[in-house]
Amino acid sequence: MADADNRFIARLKLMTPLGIAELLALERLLQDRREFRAGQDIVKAGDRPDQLHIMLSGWACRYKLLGGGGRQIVALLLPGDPCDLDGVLVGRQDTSVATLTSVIVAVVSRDALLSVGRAHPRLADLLLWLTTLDNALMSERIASMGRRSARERVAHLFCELFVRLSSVGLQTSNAFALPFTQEVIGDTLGLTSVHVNRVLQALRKDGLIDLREHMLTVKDWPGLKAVAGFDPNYLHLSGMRAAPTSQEG
Amino acid sequence: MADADNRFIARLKLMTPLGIAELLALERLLQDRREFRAGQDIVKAGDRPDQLHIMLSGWACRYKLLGGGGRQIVALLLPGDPCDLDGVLVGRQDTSVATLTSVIVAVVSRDALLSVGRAHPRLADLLLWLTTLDNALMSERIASMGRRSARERVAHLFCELFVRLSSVGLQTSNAFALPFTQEVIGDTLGLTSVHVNRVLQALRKDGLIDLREHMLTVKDWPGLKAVAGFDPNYLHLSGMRAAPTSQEG
DNA sequence: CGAAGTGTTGAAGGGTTTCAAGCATAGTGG
DNA sequence: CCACTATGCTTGAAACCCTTCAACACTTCG
Repeated sequence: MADADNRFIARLKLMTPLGIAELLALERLLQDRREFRAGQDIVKAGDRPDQLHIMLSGWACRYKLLGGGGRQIVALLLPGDPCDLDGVLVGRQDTSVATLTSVIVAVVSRDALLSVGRAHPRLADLLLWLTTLDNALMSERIASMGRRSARERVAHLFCELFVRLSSVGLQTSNAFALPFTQEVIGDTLGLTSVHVNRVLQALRKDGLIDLREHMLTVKDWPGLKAVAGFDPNYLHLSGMRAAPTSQEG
Repeated sequence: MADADNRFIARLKLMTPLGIAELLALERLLQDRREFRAGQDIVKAGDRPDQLHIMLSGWACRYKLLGGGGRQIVALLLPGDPCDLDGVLVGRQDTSVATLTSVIVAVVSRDALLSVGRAHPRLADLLLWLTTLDNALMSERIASMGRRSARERVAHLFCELFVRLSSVGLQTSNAFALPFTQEVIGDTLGLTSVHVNRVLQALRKDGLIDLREHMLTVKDWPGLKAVAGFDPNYLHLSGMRAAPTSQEG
């Protein structure tokens, strides 16, 4: 059970070099695992959580339910992402987390998390860093929803997912699986599933992507980036306080 | 001169009890101050900041500029709010910060910030907590922009500002100053200033608010909350959950 | 087989934007 | 004191993006 199969540890190592002691502490921390089927709630809004869940495989989303019955997805969660860090830190969960596929998570008690942070300051730094990264993703999402058209939003989401999947090593070719419905895309971007459908058709017709049976193929990466106005800087993939690396795709 | 005039320290004290040593360290940390006039940039996107700015008085906003020339305000900053915590922690600023009024900030070097965090774990916890709170605000903003109408968004923003101002002791009556233009409201909520204007008139006509010369009066608080679907839980004003590992005495 | 979920398409309607103009206020300089 | 300018608020009309409602095809699954 090295960290080869652990996207979370792999991701942290990308951010900052970790020593043996830190890696051992991490592996011990992540021992407990739990599996969920698709369409289940891992955490519910209003909970007072004392456990952190960390995605190891599968897809999930953090969401809010509004009074009118609408759902807004606040974040899409990939392997390596903490599900409910905010709720654990602040003591009260104000978003729910639902699985989109079958999912394996590591379950970490709040106390264990904090005491590991005390023992290994660099791991505590990473905790703060993960929260900050979440922040950056949400800032960009706000920018999308406020000032980008539906076409631009969808393109931007695909660009982001493509890069994020690549960054955790789940992406090699120009095609990847989007194992969820068009309604999920709509709930993520503040659109209806009907309009998402039309936008997807337009992007297909323009030769930018192909999306069939939950398989997304990026046929024209520069074109897609241009439509989206995508600049990957906000993903902060270059690591903690590292030099800027302009990735070209 | 102690922390009576310092909204940042006052706010932290609301969240968790602080000892004498911690308060002294905080005051020493916040000694350096700087003043900006209205309409200036405190930080610019792309900077590699080594200083944290903390709002002590006035209004500011964090924003992004999009390719098409549009501006999206990601957060409105009040006294007590850190301006650029994300950028300082992650090493690269991906939002700009602009003043909306004349502003006084405390300027804290990154190194001083981190070393104080090492010396006083509870202050480090508060840093993480502030980041998490920012996160919560942005989640709710995403929900607003994705699933609420313009009328609901404006009402929700006013509810949020009202409660936030109250929480830092800047709000006592049912009226408060909104020292910025309707375009700022639009850039915050993803609307045009023209439409914001029309929405404001409707809210006025319905007897919910009165807004004249940058002075907002809430005339029907229950009504405004109802329109907004406002639930203040996400602001986490009840304080920080006791952190077992950072209890001292 | 029937039911449920998802993708697709069409038509109509509405919320918001865009464009344009007019008005008020404050500041500036002659 | 009066143009003159700049900024922000207000209003109207037209256009547009997106939603809503509805229907149908297709697949999966009990």
